[in-house]
Amino acid sequence: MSPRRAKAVGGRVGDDPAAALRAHLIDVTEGLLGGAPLASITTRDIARAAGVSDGVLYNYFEDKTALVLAALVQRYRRLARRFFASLPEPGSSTVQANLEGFAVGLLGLIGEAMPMVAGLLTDPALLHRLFDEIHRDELSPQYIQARVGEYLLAEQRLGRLPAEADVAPVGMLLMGTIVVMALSGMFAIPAGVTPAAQLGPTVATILRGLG
Amino acid sequence: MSPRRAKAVGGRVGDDPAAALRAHLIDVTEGLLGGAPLASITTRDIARAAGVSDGVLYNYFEDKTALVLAALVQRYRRLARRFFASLPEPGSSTVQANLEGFAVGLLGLIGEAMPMVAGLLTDPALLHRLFDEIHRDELSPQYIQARVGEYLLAEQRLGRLPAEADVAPVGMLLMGTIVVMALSGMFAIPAGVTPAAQLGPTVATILRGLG
Amino acid sequence: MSPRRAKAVGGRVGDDPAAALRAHLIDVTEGLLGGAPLASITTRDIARAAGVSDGVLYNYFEDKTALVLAALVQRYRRLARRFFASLPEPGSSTVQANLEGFAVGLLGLIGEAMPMVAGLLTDPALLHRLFDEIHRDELSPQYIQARVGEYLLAEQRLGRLPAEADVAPVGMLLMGTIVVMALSGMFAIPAGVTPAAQLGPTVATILRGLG
Amino acid sequence: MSPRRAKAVGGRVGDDPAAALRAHLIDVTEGLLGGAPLASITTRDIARAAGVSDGVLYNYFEDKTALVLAALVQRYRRLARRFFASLPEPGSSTVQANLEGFAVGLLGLIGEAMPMVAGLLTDPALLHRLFDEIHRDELSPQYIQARVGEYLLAEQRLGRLPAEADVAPVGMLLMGTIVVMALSGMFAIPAGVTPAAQLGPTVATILRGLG
DNA sequence: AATGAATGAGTCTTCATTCAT
DNA sequence: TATGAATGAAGACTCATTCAT
Repeated sequence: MSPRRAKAVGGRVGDDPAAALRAHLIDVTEGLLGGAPLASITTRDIARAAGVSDGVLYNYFEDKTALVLAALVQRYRRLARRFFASLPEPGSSTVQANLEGFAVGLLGLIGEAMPMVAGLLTDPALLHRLFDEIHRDELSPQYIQARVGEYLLAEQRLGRLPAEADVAPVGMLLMGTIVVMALSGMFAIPAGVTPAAQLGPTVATILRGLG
Repeated sequence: MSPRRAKAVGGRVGDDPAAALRAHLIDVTEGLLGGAPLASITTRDIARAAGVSDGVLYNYFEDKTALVLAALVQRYRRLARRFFASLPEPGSSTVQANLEGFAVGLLGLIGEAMPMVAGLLTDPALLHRLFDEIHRDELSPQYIQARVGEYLLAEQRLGRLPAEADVAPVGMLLMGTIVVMALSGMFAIPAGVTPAAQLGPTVATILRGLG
Repeated sequence: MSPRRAKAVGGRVGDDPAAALRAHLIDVTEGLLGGAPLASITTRDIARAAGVSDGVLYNYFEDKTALVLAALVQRYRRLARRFFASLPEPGSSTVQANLEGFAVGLLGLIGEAMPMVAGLLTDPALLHRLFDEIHRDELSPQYIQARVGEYLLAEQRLGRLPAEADVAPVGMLLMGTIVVMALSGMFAIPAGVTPAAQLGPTVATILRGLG
Repeated sequence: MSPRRAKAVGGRVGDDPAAALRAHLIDVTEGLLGGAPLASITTRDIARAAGVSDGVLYNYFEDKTALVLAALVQRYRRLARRFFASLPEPGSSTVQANLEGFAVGLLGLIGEAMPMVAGLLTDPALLHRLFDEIHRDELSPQYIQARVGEYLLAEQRLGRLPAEADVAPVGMLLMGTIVVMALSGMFAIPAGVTPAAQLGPTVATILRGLG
């Protein structure tokens, strides 16, 4: 009664096998995306890596683009969720340490999301669709920057930051610092100084800037 | 009878005609690179735009990659030179205004260099070669960051900045701010606030952070 | 428990359910054949339209070709039967009117059968099989042509046509006229004159030719 | 200075070699079109048959469709020209013989053009383009039918046909007869009588119909 | 017997690179 | 040395057919 199931998704009994293969394809694509630039990944590569025949892809996705998009979104969501799960609690530890923690988490997020997004610049249509998808939910980059602001306001309310401090630019300063570090990492720039080492003084400077 | 010279580079008598055609090809490629993503530019496009036959390219460059690389380097150098030419003089104006000027110049540089570099992430080998090339000379991003430091040290010497200020992180903070602005621009993110408008307060915060 | 019956043919209790599904598939295919060129109809289209799964087809037919063939034969038979049901009675009305009626009926038959057959020229093997099938019974085009002859002989016997008239070519003349009209219609040729309008004079000419 | 020439078109020195290969491709395609249904001819088949690599086609034609179209037009033109070259002179021989000659020529034209056109019904867009092309010039089917009328009027003027004869329907009658014969031939119908044998009586009937 | 997902050969098309002239 | 046509290896995608369930 039930049709054949793809060999590659033998396990996971009890689940919807169709959904399982769909998910498998996305997972595999996500994996490939981590290892090679999008443009160099062929539908065949994906099928091979998924242990599945060339055509299956089209049983689950409109297009190669649709599959890739799904994989990109999934990857971004995974990274963003990890980041949000590691955010500091206002009032805990010190503001400096928290911001550094913030920054470290962000570095993880950006450092991994950046290459993925950057490789997409080749394909503006896909890039646009990805952003539409990402901005739909609470994980967008804008939201991240906003969260830094929220955190600082909370600290302000707790009296750990001067009431008159202008909190607004910090999000961008922090984000910018991280992005630059991430880029440095990406381009394997033989930096004289490890990015992470610069983090402490930089955050300190920012904090001092707040008053 | 001397061998035929490509029609497209008739002029420039006295110069080495071979070098002239080589330069012409680079110029044309650089131009195309500004208008379309690298992946979508074919060798034929380049030849057409250069008013030259499909094959010449291979008389002057190992392959398409080598030509593109040359064009990218040239473009970067042009942008970087423009930036360095517009740097503020220590002691002139105010430090805040100078840093803002710095930032504006940097935004121009990054804003134009970024898409070019980003589109390259498709091709890690090429990217690597580009960086090798760029880092060889005095125009590298690292050097730019260093220049901010030099400028600030000069201002410190002139007494316009406190002697005990930690000048080191400013380069990265400034660079990061600019990069984030440039990225926002690239991704056409409908920012509530124009990047440029945020520049003043951000620089102010940084300066305050210096003490 | 008896094996499952395809959902799509739930009704028709008492009939052989297998035969019912077979017939259903043929009906559905016949319907699709009327709306789109054969080459653009996929087995999946057929299955979908029949409300049945992709694979059933192969339980009742050797392959796609066999199903399509069955559908084509059925369609032709339906058209031919309709045509034969509308034939004029010798002695009734006038010979001219009767031949025109003949022609109108034929135009209906050919006009609908032609596109179907023509689309088949893509697949000579199928075409051949179709003709084998059609010629097996009393509905073949030859037979149609013969019927015109029979009708005219009957009229001759009734004295409504001269005894010495050569009746033989009329079938072909009539058939040919109709076919040309049908083709003109198919190719949407912007004829100056409506085909139907030419029918009267043409038939008149033919009749005059009979003496 | 001149680029490589395709091996397949070695000869024809002095001609434009590019045009030669273009023509060669059309010729080859025309040939294939005669032997197999359009749908089953692949670009690779064409390339192989032309003794040329897979990609050349796209150096000379927008599309597979464009090449096929060119081949179809060429084939039709060739046939039509042959037909027009063999038309009878009014006043020569006898009217009956001339019409028979007309018919024989037409049979050649239709008999070869029909399969080609019919196979096109699969691809309405291509069919349309073909008709646009064909109707542009003096070789269209409409024109052919008109020529029969012209011929008969000329014979009327010469007094070899009664002045009161209604000449109009003859074009269609003749064309129709031929088309039916051609179709019979195409479908390899095991006719009891050879089509050609029926031609004489049929033409006689038509002529008698003229009075 | 029905299901419908998996299969994979085959299609058209692009484009960097070569090479006879 | 310039030319530009020829080359042919890929790539994305379709769809008739099979077959485990």
